[in-house]
Amino acid sequence: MDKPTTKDLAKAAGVSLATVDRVLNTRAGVRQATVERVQRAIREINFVRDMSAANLARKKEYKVVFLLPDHDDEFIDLIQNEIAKTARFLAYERTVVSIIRAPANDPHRVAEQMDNLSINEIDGVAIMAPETPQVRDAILRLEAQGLAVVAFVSHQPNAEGANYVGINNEAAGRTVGQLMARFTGMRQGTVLVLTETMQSRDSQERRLGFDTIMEKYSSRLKVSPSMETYGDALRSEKIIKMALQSQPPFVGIYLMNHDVRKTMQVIDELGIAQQTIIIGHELTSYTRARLVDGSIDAVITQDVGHLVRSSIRVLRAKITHMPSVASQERIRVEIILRENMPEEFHSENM
Amino acid sequence: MDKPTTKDLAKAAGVSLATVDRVLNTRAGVRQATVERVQRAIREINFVRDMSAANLARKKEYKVVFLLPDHDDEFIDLIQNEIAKTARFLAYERTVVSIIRAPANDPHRVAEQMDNLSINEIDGVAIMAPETPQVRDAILRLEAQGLAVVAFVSHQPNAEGANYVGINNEAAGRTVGQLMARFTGMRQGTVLVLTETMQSRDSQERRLGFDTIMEKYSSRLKVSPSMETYGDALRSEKIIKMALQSQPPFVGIYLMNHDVRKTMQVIDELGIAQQTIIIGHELTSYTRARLVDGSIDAVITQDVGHLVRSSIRVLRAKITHMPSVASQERIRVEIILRENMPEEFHSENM
DNA sequence: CTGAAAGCGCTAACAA
DNA sequence: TTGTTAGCGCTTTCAG
Repeated sequence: MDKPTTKDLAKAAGVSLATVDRVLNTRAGVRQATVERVQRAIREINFVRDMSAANLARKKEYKVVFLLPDHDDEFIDLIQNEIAKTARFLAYERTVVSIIRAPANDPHRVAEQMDNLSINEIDGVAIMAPETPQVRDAILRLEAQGLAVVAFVSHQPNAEGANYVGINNEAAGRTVGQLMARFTGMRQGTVLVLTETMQSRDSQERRLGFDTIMEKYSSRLKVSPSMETYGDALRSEKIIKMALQSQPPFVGIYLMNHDVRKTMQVIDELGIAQQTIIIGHELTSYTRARLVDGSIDAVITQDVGHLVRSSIRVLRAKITHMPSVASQERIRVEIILRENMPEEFHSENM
Repeated sequence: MDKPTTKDLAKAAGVSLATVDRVLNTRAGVRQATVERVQRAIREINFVRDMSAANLARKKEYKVVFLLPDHDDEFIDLIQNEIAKTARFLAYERTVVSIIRAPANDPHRVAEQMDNLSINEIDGVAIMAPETPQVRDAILRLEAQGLAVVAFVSHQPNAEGANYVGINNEAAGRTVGQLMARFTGMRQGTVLVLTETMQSRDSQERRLGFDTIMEKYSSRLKVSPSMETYGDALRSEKIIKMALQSQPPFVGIYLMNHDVRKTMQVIDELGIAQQTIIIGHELTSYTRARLVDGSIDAVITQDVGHLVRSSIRVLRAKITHMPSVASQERIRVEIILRENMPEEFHSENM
């Protein structure tokens, strides 16, 4: 017997194709009794909808946009690349994606950009922006208009509708803590924690997780307060130099934000990479090189390709009210050492 | 302007839909000149085929099968679960998957099972079996019949057509080596390497990678030859006890194969888990529990869900002669500590 | 070697 | 509230 189609379903339920369609798409204008009749028939004949046929008939393109910070760093570049790479294959799935940028540290501008979206014909948005009341409200507005929203990389815990696609930052911090403890061997000393800003929730969560683990090793390792560099090289330098002079000297550095370049330059100049365990976030071509030359010991990362594809899948599922495979959409906290570093890909096909 | 369709293409090339179709599917019976005319038109109007429409019209289900070893261990269970989980969502994509089992260590039986496939109507096969001449030949026979084949978890380097979907075992070994060196701190001693059998190419590759790294630490760590347990608890016990008596005592154990249960029992009985760094492979509910209680220090794993979905995508791409995203199909060597262990999923939807 | 026409499973006017 | 009908982009007989 062949897989049942809408026709079979219509016959089984004793209604027309149009009614079947209405029920399948939970459209209004069908008597409750009829709805139930169709639903029973669905179960009875074990009907599963052919979504590709549906999409074909709809002749609809799903339009999703990524709203990214407008400053450029390695990580954002990576994301953009990955979106571009994915976009090509999305043609097969009736999905077009675009990118817009907004100054991440100006919540009003971000919200403004988000509000602009509504007037265009967009079906879903992936938003990467620090959690703020403005952004949260803008998300709510988008959702009110029926747009699908996911929180991309940056959690938006107060906008419940927006699924978070990104790593568990506390777990990431714990992982760094454990590696730091292990990699420093039996050495005594302090561990320096550097970040661009502690304003962001992500940083706070990472710090929390990190401390949870470091506490267990407190007899051996002392942890510095989080030092904020504000993305400024001079400031980083000052902080590190100061830390170098303190007693006991530090044995490890946790680079908590993903823009490690400037800090690493300072570390280079001081020539302390070799005797210090340095752990950072995100696998970029820069951190790759640092893993290879040994100046960074480990990197905690999330698979950017996965991040992008997952966001799109979740958005599409939300838009079409379809279920998605939760386990497939969970982003892992990945540990990258020089030894398990995946090769960088340049060609996209096989 | 709308995305061009076959109709537009037919018009642009000055041929009929049928001819366009023949060219698109590289079917015989079209004059070379006509073929070229169509292909030029494809470029000119920038035509991209809508595969879902094609599939719909074909009314074809892609049938793929996983050929798995017929012994049961945690890892195989995991794979089966993941296949079952994935299967449900594959209905949307006109793909049905099934599983057949064969005694992995009997190449003739495996080959026999593979030959049986041909007579059924199967489009693609994912094969998990040690590399042997029999299996290699059977793969070649399948391919000769036009079946798509991927080597699943076990590399088949001599059957070139069969894409390998699995981790780079040498990199996995190197990663274990690095972790072993780091986690043992500054301690001196020997590291025991235990495996079910060194017959398998995978074990050999892991060992190779492991040694590459351990060599750098040879002043501190000595590595035992690979001890083969043949999956036998008594044998494991004997080996470990013997190793315990030797001088210097061992500081670490590398469990190279994925069936760690029996060995861990012996280790438990001897009560040596705490002072020993133990690293194994694959994240199963068993190794999870061991990570949590601290008796295993790290696990190297490949994402089984990824493994399964990737195999299916690659098979489908091969069957339909479509490109696939290489970077998406690369399986990572994942390091799992207690801190970055993903939660186990029981519900499949969201 | 090429074309015309019917149909894949579903949706969306338009009628009733 | 329900049904009829003409497609969506592509494939596939069956004629020519």
